[in-house]
Amino acid sequence: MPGKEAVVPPKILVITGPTASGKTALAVELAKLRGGEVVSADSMQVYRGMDIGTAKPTADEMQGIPHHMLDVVDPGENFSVARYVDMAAACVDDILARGKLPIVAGGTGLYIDSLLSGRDFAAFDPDSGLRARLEADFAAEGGEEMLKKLAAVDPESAARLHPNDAKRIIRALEVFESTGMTITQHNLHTQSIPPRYDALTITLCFDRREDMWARIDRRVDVMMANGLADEVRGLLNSGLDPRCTAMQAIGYKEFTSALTEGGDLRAAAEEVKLRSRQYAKRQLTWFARNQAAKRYSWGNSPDICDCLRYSTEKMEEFGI
RNA sequence: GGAGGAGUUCCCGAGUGGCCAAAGGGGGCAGACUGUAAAUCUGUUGCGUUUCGCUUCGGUGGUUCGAAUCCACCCUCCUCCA
Repeated sequence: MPGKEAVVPPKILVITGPTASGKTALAVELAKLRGGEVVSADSMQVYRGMDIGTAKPTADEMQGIPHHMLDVVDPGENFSVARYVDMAAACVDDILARGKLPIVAGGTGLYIDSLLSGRDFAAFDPDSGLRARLEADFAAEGGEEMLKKLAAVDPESAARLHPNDAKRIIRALEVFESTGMTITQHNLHTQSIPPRYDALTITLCFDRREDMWARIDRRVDVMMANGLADEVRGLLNSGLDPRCTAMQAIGYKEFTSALTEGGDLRAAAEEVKLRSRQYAKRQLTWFARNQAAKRYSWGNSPDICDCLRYSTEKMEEFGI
């Protein structure tokens, strides 16, 4: 075809799935097989010092495969999708430049989609105080009123949002006030950006919901045995603000309450299991939207060899 | 043995003659999601031929035009007295 050639996005591999579905192990095995490096796509494993509760891969589990995007910020820091995409894209590009296969592995759907799409985020200055002001307004005036304000400048997004959806209403107003462009216009623009990567996505899941729950329960028990409570205690003792984003992570939130309000740890662990199951369901809802993803479902007797066979077959078809 | 109290839809829990298939919360199920995303938000949750019908509020009878709500007896649990 004559004229300007479209830039072909590089091919990469993505391994995703709900929490405790075996992403880490599969990613490492495939990396060993194909000479790959792992780029984590996990919103909580980025934090240093949060290891047990985030099920961050141990040196043992990594088996010598380089892992990126783990321990890249302190828990007290402000992290976001935008920062993730910047940093992770740099890792992926570097891996590609070295002629190896980038394997993006993780369960944070927004991070993965944003990384792959090359999505552009509206400018945002966290120190401007704008968000704090909008949050205060929201608290004072309520959702209906804020939604009216939004409707005046951006009727499309106002129509889409529910009055209780404080975070999105605030963000929409924030984008408009700080850039002069509505979030609807911004989204339209970002959708026109060609994808940054051409990904083969393998989504792990389970034939039966109960099997997934059982895996989650078992994992939480292991976290307990590995000293999750002590990890949380250490974080709190280091002076970390318990309200920071990192401490909203499942496991950390519940143990913070138990530790500071004198709840019992057994009950906290049960709470963690419950919250994890609910989180896993939300992940499944997100992943279900990706029609192109190849799904591998663990059956009655999970067999990593079978999963590897499936994965390598799909990779061959895809050309990586 | 005696005196009280309680049994409600998956769970907790309101309801004390009609407006009750039964508030509210939890859980489940489903969905959304573009700089906090392991966060946040929404819908739904007895059955069915679904602007209507059927079966539910420990059990069985009864009162009433009408009962989860009133009465009788029975069963179970709790507290107190013996």
